[in-house]
Parts: sequence; C-alpha cells; structure tokens
Amino acid sequence: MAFTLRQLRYFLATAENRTVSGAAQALAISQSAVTEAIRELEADLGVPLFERHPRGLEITPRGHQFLRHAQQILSSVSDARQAMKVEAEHLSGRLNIGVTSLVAGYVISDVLARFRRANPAVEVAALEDSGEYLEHLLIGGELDAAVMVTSNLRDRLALQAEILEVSPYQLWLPNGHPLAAQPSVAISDLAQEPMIMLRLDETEQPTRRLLDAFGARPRIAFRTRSVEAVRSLVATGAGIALLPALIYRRWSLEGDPIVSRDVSGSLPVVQVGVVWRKGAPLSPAVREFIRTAQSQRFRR
Amino acid sequence: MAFTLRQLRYFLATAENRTVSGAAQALAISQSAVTEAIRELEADLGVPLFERHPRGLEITPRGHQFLRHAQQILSSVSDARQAMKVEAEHLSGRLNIGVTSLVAGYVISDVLARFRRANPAVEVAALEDSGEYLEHLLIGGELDAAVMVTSNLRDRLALQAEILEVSPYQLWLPNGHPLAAQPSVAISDLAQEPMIMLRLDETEQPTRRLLDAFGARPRIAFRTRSVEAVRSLVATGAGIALLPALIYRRWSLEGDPIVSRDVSGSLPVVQVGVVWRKGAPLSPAVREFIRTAQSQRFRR
DNA sequence: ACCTAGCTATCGGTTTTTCCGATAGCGGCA
DNA sequence: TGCCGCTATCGGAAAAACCGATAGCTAGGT
Repeated sequence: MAFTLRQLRYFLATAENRTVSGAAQALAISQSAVTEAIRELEADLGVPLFERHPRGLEITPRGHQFLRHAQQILSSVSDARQAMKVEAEHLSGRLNIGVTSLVAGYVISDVLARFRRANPAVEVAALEDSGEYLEHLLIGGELDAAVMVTSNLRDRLALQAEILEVSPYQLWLPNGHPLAAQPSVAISDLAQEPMIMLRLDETEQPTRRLLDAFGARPRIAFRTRSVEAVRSLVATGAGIALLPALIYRRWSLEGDPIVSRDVSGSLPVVQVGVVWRKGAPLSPAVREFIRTAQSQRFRR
Repeated sequence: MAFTLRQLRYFLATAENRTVSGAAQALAISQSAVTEAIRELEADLGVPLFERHPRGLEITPRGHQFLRHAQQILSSVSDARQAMKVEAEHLSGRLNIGVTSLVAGYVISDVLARFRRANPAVEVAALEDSGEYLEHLLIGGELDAAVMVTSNLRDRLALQAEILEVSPYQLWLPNGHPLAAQPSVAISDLAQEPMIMLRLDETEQPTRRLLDAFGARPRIAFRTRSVEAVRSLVATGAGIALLPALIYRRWSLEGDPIVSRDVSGSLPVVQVGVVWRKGAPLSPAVREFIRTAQSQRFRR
C-alpha cells in the first residue's frame, strides 16, 4: 500500500534487461529478491507490469507507461540528492531558449523544469516556434540557444550545434501488416501504402523528398500535428508512417501494438541538438542547460 | 546510502508540523520512528535539515531547499499511482496556454510538465509574454487560457478567471532591520527606505501606486527581473521590498535570512488565476489543465 | 520425441529494517 | 524549583528484504 523507491529501481532494471535474472545480476542481488519486489509493485498498483515468458519478461503497455513515471521519479530523486551534495555555485542571469514543437512536448518540458529547479537564480524564458524562425532569432542574438532538429539547419555557417541524439528513420506498421514479415523493408515497397504524415518540425518535407527520390509515390491518408494521433492511426491500421526512431513507441495510447521496421538502404538520420550562434561565447547558463539536456537521456 | 520515500514523507510531515511529535501524530506512528527516520535522512544526505529546539524543530535553509525537492518527488509519485489507477479516458486536441513570466518560472513549468505527462495526446503549446499581450490573444481566440495575475485585468468584461491563489502584499526586510521590531509596519514608515523593485508581471506599477497613495516616496535602490536577485539584495541589506506573500521565502539562495512583515491597513492583494475568454466553451483539455494547476498548491 | 539451457516462481530460514514503548535529557515558564 | 512539552536514545518485537535451493516452464537443439 505504497510502493518504494527500491521497487522502482528494480522495476527499471528489469525493464531494461527484459529479464529478472539479468536485472538481479546488474543490481548485484539475488533473483528471488527482484521477483518478489516486482510482484509487490504489481500488487500495489493493481496492474500487471510484465508478461511472463519462459525466456524473460515482456513489458506491458501499462507497464511501459508506468516505466516513464518511474524514470521521472528516479531522476528527480537523483536531482534532489545532487542538490544537497554540491555546495552550489549559483548561476544567475537570463537564459532565452527556443524549442521546436516536436521537441517541446517530448522531453524538453522536463528538462526545463529540472533546470529551473536546479538554477533558480537564472530567469529562463522558453519560446516555442518553427525551426526557421528560431534560427532567425539565434542569428539575431535574441535567443541564447535553441533545441531543435539540426539535421536540416538552413544556416550552417552562422550556427553551431551540440548533438543530443541521433535517430534513424524507421517504418511504423500496424500489428500483422504484411511488410512486417521481413526484418527490413525497401522504400520501393511503400509505393502503394497509405501514409500517415506528422506535420511537426519539418519532418514532413524530408520524408516526402525521401519517398520521391526512391520513386515511391504513396498515398497520404492523414496529416496531423499530434504524435499520439499518428500512433493511434497506425495502430488501428489507417496507414503506415515513416518517422525517426526517437519517437517510436511500441503501443498507441489505447494499448494497440505498433511494429517498427528498419528501412533498407542508407537513409538520412534525424539529429536533435542544442544550437547557438557560432562565435558567440557560451554563457555559463547555456553550458549548464546543455549539460542538463544531455543528462536527460531521451526516453521511449 | 539511498533515502526512501518513507523518509521523505516523514520529513515533509515534520516540516509542516514544525515538530516531530506532531508529525508522528499526523502520521499515526510513534515519535521515535519519526526521529529515527529524519536522523537517517540527514545522515544519508550529509546535511542537517532541522535545528533542534526544546519546543520543536526549525528547518534550515538547506532543509527548506530539500523540502521543495521532496514535495516534487512525492507529487510525482502520486501522479504515477494515479496514472495506473484510472482507466484513462484520453483527452486529445490542442491546448494553447499563455503564461506571464512571474508565473512561468515559479510553478507553472512543473504544472505543464505534469499535464503533458498525464495527457500525452494533447498538444500543448505554451507562450510566455506580458499580461497585456496575453489578454489580447485570449480575446482574439488565439489562446485557450492564460495563467497570470488577475487582480489587474484590463478587460474584465470579455474575460473570465478562475482564481488559483490569493496573496497579500507584504514587506521583506533584512535580518535585524529596525522595522522588523514591530509585527506590522505602516506604509508611511517606508518613506525613507531604499526599495528593491521587481520588474515582473506589472508588480511594479501597483507597488508604486500604493506607495504614492500613502504619500510614501521611497528611494528606488535596484530594479531587477529576478526574484532571487531581490531576495539576495534584501537579505544583504541593500534595501527592502514590497511583494506578494506568494513569492516570499525565508532565505536568499546564499542562505541569508529574510524577514517578512505584514503591512498595516487594507492593501490590495494579488490574485493569480487561469483566465479565458468569457462565453467561450471551456474545452475538456482546458478544464483538465485548471484541475492540474489547482492540485499543485503553490509552494514556498 | 526427448533433452537441455535458461528463465521465473515459490518456499524456508536468516539478516536487516522499522517500529514501539519506555526512559532520559533539555530548556522554557509558572 | 518543579512541571511541561518537546526530542534523543535504547532494548526488544514485528515486519520487510534478502538469500539459496528447488520446482516448473518452454524454446531450441538433437
């Protein structure tokens, strides 16, 4: 009747290892202790977190949902401990950050909240806009830095980037889709498939160009600005999607499965990073922001 | 070597009660158990969280800092549990939220992060700007809602507000300041005092008007947009400040004490709330956002 | 069809943590 | 000075956590 941090840590290790015994080994603890902890956690939440298979455990959709909460909690715990450890040299000043919408909802709202907690004397202003406009503001000196997709920067001469994450394009399919039979799919096979397009951060144009270049002319079934809507549409069989692995999840919000497949051939990748104006001296606050963003590994 | 949620809960209860035995009673647990848990927590963090006095405990500046982390962690824990409890009816759609800068850094970044976690299918866009401009956008229908100081709304006819927090003005003084001798201070006594002004959310104009109205003509020593800068300046004796109790804290970031005193006479209060256009039907997403904001009590 | 390897679940017993009640100590206050 | 309200500490009891051993399961190889 109240789970513990210990249970969360064991749960996390188990989810990462996809096996209890592996987690036990990583934790330097006996397997039975881990099994027990997970059983308690499930009983406490009233939700099965894993499906048991003879070769290991497979996380359930609800389990995966809880996993993200667990990660968030544990990272808050580690922040709290860190805050007590260091004899704070207090950063101050202003920090003007731009974010594109893809990145804004995804992971950066957590990073910003954490940064503000850790650096209360820094006045943070966050602005959400298109990558194009953010570049403009960066060059004009109105933003200190921006978090955005860097693989299609317009002005590479004036801007400098620190990559946070590199992510290849991959194909999303509904469960049981014929293309899922092969481990890897050729772009030309997509010719007749209805596509779901995500209208965020200019992921749409590169995708179209990609398809065009390979002569595939798929039908656009839907266009939406919501990642979750894409997931739901793919999961229910309304179409397939070609998107960065970064935002892939195994289930839609409703719990319907989504399958991902690599696309054969060398495709461009998406890079997400922190961008600032070349030559501009990085303020300590920006540097610290980059550190915070890096420490927050992107999560599925 | 790794604190537990139990310890955080006991710590929180103790900080609220300012006494171990009171906390023990509230927790329906023995006093020695609480004492023990706090001792362990302090040993684990390597930081004294309370000063022991014969009539109870007084939290230290570091303890107070840790308290905010503890609150954040426990509220994440409760969110996680909640997420597993409800058989999610998934809200979707867009939510365009405006915030003023005072409110942005203070508590709303946490609320937004929590809202996004709890409602992943809602595309949230947050915009930070002046109250005046936010009103304009609200009336134009470009924002669904805004979190801002509502006590000086310009257009009360077209806008409607749900108050989140009401907060009276109070006086901030350095430790040992002569005015701190009295429990309550008259505005006229401020005539000769150097003032620190906060240039956020139009807190400055009302303050000036207030002082003018009472014939007090204090000297403006500093103007800054950083709440923490005001705290540091007041704590080090650079001046005094007249600000909403909402943002009062007992110490500056450096750990120097700040004293607060009520101002005698009936002063205007500051109201912080969620504002939307009158007559506009509140979308479920907005309603849920208000609920999230309300549940997050403002923290000192 | 039958092993075997690799995994999880469960159980008894041990160690560690948590809790309680009792008691001692400490400083305000009548 | 003695009482009152609080915290710290201690011994012992109760509960939780852990371990090692064992049983059970199934995919994959033979």
